[in-house]
Amino acid sequence: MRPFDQSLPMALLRAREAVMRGFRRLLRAHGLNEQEWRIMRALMETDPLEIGELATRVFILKPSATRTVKNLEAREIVSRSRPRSDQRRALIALTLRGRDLFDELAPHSELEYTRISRVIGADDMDELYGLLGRVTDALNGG
Amino acid sequence: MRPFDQSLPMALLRAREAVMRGFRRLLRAHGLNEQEWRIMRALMETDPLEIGELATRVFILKPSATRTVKNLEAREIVSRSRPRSDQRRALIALTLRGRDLFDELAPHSELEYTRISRVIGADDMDELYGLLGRVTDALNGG
DNA sequence: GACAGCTTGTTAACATGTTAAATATCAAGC
DNA sequence: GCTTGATATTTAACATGTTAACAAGCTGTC
Repeated sequence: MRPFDQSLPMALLRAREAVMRGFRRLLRAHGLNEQEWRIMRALMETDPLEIGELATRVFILKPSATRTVKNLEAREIVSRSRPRSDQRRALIALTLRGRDLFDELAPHSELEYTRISRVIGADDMDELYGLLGRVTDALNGG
Repeated sequence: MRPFDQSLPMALLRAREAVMRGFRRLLRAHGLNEQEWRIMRALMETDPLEIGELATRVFILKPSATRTVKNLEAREIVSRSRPRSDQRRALIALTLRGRDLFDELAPHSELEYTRISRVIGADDMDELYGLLGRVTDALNGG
């Protein structure tokens, strides 16, 4: 049987941890975890967003999204509203405070990204993106 | 700021989920989760193994390893012993039952692996392994 | 051989992931 | 307009990850 080091899931997990280490340190310094930052980024791109759609985009299950959004709400980083047209839905948006926090963190995040690109090398970085995209699409029946 | 689809941690996470989907279905059919299977594989390679060394190899933190090993022990898939020379240590080994379960699952796992290789293509598969290894090593200060 | 400090593993407390069931609203058909 | 079924979200219960503290055994030094 294939030895451990040649297990694709393990290789992906280790690579992700290696990449995340710097980011996590950065986020924690600003009182955020990984999921909260993903949600903030998604909302920065499109805002407001239904919580279900938000969960899909940030690749978190809906119950986790509910819980994480509740935490962000308590810290007044996001706000929630129910549209009149459909009272089942929950629309999430960044507050002003949330946007400020994003603006504060974003440059640090970009810097860390640049550092990673330098360490890995631009060619491998591009190659890796391409490969991951192709592999994911292929496996998801693309 | 970089859009979501170009976030390396997200790309790695999605790729891993895509790869794992088939495996998880397979493992669950045999009553195992991902971590339990990783532990069994590691023990199949080297057996017995101290629980700390085991945790390192399968990329699980020690408290989780303690818990997972306890579960495997309860199902008599692994056994535990304390060497006389150092009573702090806990040596974990597969039981006969554990080896049987492994032998039952391994061919299915290999088959799934073959399926994935076919879907992805051998070239991309090799390329991906190489890249992930290089990236991980580079980021971990290699 | 007693003490201090190190190592190994566990426990405890809390955070997050996951699954199933519950709640609330909407929409369609009668 | 009532009922049935579908949809969106939440809650609940449990599994796993994570951090810090704890317990027990070892090791070297005096």
